[in-house]
Amino acid sequence: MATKHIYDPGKIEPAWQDAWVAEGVFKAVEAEDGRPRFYNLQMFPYPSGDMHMGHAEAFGISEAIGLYHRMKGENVLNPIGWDAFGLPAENAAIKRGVHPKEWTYANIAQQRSTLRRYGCAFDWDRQLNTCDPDYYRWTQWIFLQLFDRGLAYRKNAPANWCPKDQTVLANEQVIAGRCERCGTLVIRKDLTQWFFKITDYADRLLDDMALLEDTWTDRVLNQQRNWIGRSEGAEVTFRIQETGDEVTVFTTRPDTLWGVTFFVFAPEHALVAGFAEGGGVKSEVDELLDRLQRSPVAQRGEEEASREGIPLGVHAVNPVNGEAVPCFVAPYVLMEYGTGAVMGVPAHDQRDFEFARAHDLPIRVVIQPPGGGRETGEMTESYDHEGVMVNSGPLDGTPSPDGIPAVIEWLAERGAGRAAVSYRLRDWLISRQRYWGAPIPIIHCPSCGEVGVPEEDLPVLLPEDVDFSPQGESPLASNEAFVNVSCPKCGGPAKRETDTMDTFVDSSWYFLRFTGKMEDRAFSTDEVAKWMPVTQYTGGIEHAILHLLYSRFVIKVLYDMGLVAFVEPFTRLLNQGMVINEGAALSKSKGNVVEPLPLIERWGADSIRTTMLFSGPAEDDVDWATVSAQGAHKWLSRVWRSVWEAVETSTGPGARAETSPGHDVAADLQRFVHRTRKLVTADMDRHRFNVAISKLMMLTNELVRALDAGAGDREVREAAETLTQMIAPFAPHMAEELWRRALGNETSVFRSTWPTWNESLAQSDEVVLIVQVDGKVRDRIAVPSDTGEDRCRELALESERVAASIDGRSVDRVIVRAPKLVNIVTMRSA
RNA sequence: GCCGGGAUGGCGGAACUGGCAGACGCGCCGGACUCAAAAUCCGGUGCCCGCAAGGGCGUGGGGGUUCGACUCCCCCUCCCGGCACCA
Repeated sequence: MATKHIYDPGKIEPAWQDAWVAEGVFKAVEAEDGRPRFYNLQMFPYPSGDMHMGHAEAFGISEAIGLYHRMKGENVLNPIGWDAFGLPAENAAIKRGVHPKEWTYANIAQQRSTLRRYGCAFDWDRQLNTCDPDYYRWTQWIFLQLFDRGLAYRKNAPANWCPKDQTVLANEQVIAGRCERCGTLVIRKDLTQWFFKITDYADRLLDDMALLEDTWTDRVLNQQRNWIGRSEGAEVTFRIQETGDEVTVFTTRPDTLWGVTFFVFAPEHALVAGFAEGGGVKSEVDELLDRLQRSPVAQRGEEEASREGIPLGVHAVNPVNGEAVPCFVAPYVLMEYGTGAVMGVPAHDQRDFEFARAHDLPIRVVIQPPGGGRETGEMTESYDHEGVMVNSGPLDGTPSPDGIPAVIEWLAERGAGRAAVSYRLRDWLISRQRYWGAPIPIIHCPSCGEVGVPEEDLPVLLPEDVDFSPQGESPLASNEAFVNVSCPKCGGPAKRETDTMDTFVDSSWYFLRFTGKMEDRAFSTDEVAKWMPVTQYTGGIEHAILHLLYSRFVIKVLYDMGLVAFVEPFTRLLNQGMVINEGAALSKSKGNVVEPLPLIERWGADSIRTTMLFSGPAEDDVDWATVSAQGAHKWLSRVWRSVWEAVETSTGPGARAETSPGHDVAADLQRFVHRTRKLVTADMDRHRFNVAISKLMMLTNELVRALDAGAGDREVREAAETLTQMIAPFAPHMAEELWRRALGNETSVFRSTWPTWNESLAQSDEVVLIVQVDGKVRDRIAVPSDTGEDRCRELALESERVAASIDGRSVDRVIVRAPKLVNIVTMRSA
């Protein structure tokens, strides 16, 4: 009996992992073979150590999707690679005294081995690694394509600077104004940096989200929308009375233009220095600028929150009414947004209101709230909403929403303004003063300027012999052999760019290269056309605005170049939840870290995968403290025993067991099997793996029950086969072992066809008729599933329980939804 | 403040297009096996009243639509996420 087959995942799992590779079971097929293609991608891991629980969750999900589609007869591309450049490698290298390269490759080897032990169905031949010259050569090529199109440029800009680590930090590395590594207050420092002009694509990034509306979550789309931060309004040009300079402001409320009573410049605005000098306030303004420069980013917010301001002694002339209003410089106006100058409308903007109060400036109401008048003297806050325009010359009486286009038209006719759009999104700062990244392929020539490295000279190899300890400038600058070159254009002496690229550049195109590795190109246009866009992308929500926005941008650039034929790289997106423990993120300091490898060794990869997927919806966090690997293991052991037992009891034409008259156990089992096939398939399509598993648990229970009742023969075997195939996306090793060893198939379960169902068998032949009285369930009657309306009504009214419940009241009406429900409405409730 | 998403037993979560709320599992309780434990197996388990049969209540709160609402509409509370002197 079954006891002779011991379920030992530690034995069967590694054996099948080897067999799958040897048999090439999970290799994608390049040639057309009639099967639809399915590009199943999981955000490639960063090799900062061994595989962690987050990977176990994310890969568990993408594996289930990929394996399911493979069994559905699709040609699945399921690749793996390594996002291998980046700061953690440098930090570890500095800390341990090993080279970043050595540390990175060791981690890759470890992570690969653990992922393999997890049984991942990768096409291992397509592995790529972003720190290989073979790869970053093409990252550099992508940079050059953007450079050639004016989309990569260099400018001086303020950056986050950690005074202790002597390095710039990406925005995402600044937590509450402090360096995420050492906790030092970050300051702003002006540096010349390379940027990608993502702002040119802001509208397309926004508009093309319409294509993703049904396949990406609202959460991610909302995050991207907020990040891009498009706002519509107008640009209005004011003239400085004393100097004749023209200054443009951006406003979303041109309808409030008649309410302007002052004008404010950001401290860094180009015109401020000159006005300050002329107005005799140079020292005050210099002091303010200096203070802001030196303020840590966290404290600058406080300076900005103040309502301090310095009058410049000049006046701005309002184009709509010719009024000259005083100009100020104040830290509450930011140089980074809009034009770095704003018109002050204290009656209708809270910040302007507070500034006017602090500097004793007039407040003029020009929008009347719907409720009626408002006396200036009583105002304790501004009115920032819609209303009717007043004190606004020709537009008096106009509802303010209509006033906006009217004012814009008025301004445009007089050349004093136009409709304009402003974005929160800034250009993507891609240069890093760090060692472990792809060198930016630019040569600085004294006579030719910035010259791209010719394509045939790529890659610009990252030299290995470099002192990469933090010293405030790019480590590559210290390597003279690297720096000094001759200009590719004029041949004169020139110097290489020493910054490296942000790792998000590496990951913005890797999915293209997975489709087919090319020696002489970044990617094969043919293979990309076959596989892209990615059918299903799985990854963490933390990349909602970083990686996912950058990739969308790069693809649009490649589309414009005619290299790809689609505008969105990822058709469907699934953001899996995090793995937490006792409500908190796994962290060493909290002491709640869980490691996957020991768990895999204890319970088996199949049990860990099943645990992850059964815990709840894929998008939700998994709290390891509330799930049970043992529970999953218990179920799988039950599957194991029941399938073996089914095989051993169904070899001959067994007797069909009858437990009670009219209940044929074998026939019931067959119906259950077909119903399960139908329901589980629907759950798989919806990615409701927890629900799919629960239904497979029920099938297991039915099978065990049928075996206990002595049902033999074909139905039992059919149930065992169905169970084996349908657990395959979650427990691939057990499925393979049972499919081949127990059920005796010669080829992989992953080459078998996902079970289909007979619709009439999937329907129950008997249903429970619910009988309600006034909406409350009073009886349940088993009826044949083809029972008609009249019969249902008849049965319901015959019920004794129903009669007791009606209790003599007269029946108002009877609602029948045959064969499932009858609701008897009595006069009382009507 | 603006935008997006949520709230169902002790816990994770089910419930198709408005039709049996709590599937499945965890935990817990009881039992079997065992010298004992682990493992395994069987039974019970929303809350309240009741020996029971049975009854009442119940999907964050309040209203509404409907024969019927976890599901649809309005208002509110709380939680999570994004953006935020963004002009």
